[in-house]
Amino acid sequence: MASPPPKQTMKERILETADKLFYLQGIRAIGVDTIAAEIGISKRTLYNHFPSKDALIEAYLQRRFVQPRPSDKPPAEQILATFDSLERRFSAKDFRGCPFVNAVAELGPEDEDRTFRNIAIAFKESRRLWFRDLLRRLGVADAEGLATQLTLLVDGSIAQDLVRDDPAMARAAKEAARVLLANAGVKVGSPAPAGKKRAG
Amino acid sequence: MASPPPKQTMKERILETADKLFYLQGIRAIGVDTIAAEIGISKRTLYNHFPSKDALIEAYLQRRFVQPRPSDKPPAEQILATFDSLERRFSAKDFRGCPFVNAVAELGPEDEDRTFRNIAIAFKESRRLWFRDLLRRLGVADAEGLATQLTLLVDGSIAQDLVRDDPAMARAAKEAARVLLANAGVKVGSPAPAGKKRAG
DNA sequence: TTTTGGTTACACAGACCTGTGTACTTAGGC
DNA sequence: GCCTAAGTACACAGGTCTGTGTAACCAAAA
Repeated sequence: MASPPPKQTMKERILETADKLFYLQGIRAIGVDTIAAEIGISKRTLYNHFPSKDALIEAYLQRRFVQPRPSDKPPAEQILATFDSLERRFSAKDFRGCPFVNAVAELGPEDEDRTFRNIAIAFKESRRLWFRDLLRRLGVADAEGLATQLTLLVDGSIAQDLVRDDPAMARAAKEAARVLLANAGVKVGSPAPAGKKRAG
Repeated sequence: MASPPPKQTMKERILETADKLFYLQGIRAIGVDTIAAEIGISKRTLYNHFPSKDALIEAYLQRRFVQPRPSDKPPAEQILATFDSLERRFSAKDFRGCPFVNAVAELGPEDEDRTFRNIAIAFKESRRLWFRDLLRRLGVADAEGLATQLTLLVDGSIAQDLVRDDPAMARAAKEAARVLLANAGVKVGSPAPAGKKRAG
């Protein structure tokens, strides 16, 4: 009643399934047979839509490259909300780190033409620029530098959560971000609940 | 003249070579044949020293698990020197990220008994405790929390450098660490040279 | 000299991988 | 009814991987 019949194209079905399996299980760990079997199509069909596994991997990474939607909230709130969003994702049981970092870790040395790595770089840079522009709107002097530092907190908490599986890493990153923002002259509310840390 | 004859045991030779190849090329990308060939021994000999590739991987990770040596320098300097050391490692062309994070990214889903991941967790925690104890000596109130935040900066800069190959990530992390330390009441010198950033 | 322990050369099993070739089926548009 | 496009079933080539089995070799110790 709500949505029109999906009419999802075959290519999109393949990509969606490849995304799930590549991300959760690892790119090298998943063969094209597995992807085809999961959808219930023949391997031949998959290869009719993607000329090689590498092409599929590239499409997978491109698909993961989504820009944050513009928001009306004040910039400082947007920045801090990033870490709340991270904490939510960390708490989901299907979180397995940053797909771009994982891809570089898995495939880096044999990605000789840097196809995958360039996508990863573009993604990291786009997030840095997103931070930077928000910081500029806040009148921060060294918006470039602070933006870089914020991305370190984001990626640091992701790496730590990947290993430790502890969503509190996102909260720790948020606290640190608050300090860095305040130090740059941004007015920012204090940590929400008055309770101690180590709630979980 | 200086060193006595190495008499390096065969097991150690295997481990050393496995370390180099696993780290630089990736664990899944390197087969036991490749390791044996690199040393110039037969695959049989390798399997006489390690019952399986998994055992070799585990020994590789254990070997990477080294504690920082105790130092006489003041705690704050030790903490900041961590990032200088990182910057040096980033600048070496054979730096390929954190071996523990990479191992979890590569092998996480099939490491069902968590052998590899537990080593990674132990390593991350040991570094966090190292930070924490230094912070306690500095009289920092929330040494636990700040130590966690510092590990985020370390791992964040490692992940960013892995992707971007930009040693400046270590300097950015150091700047952020300085702000966090100052905010916790630690007296800390200002950034060394008076120049602007973006030196490279 | 004989024994012993580590090593070598080499084949092989069994599994998995990417990618292709081919002939068959099925559904829609004309 | 007929044609086309998409998908299917299935085999297979050629490569990789882990791990084992076996017989020969070699050096040092007894």
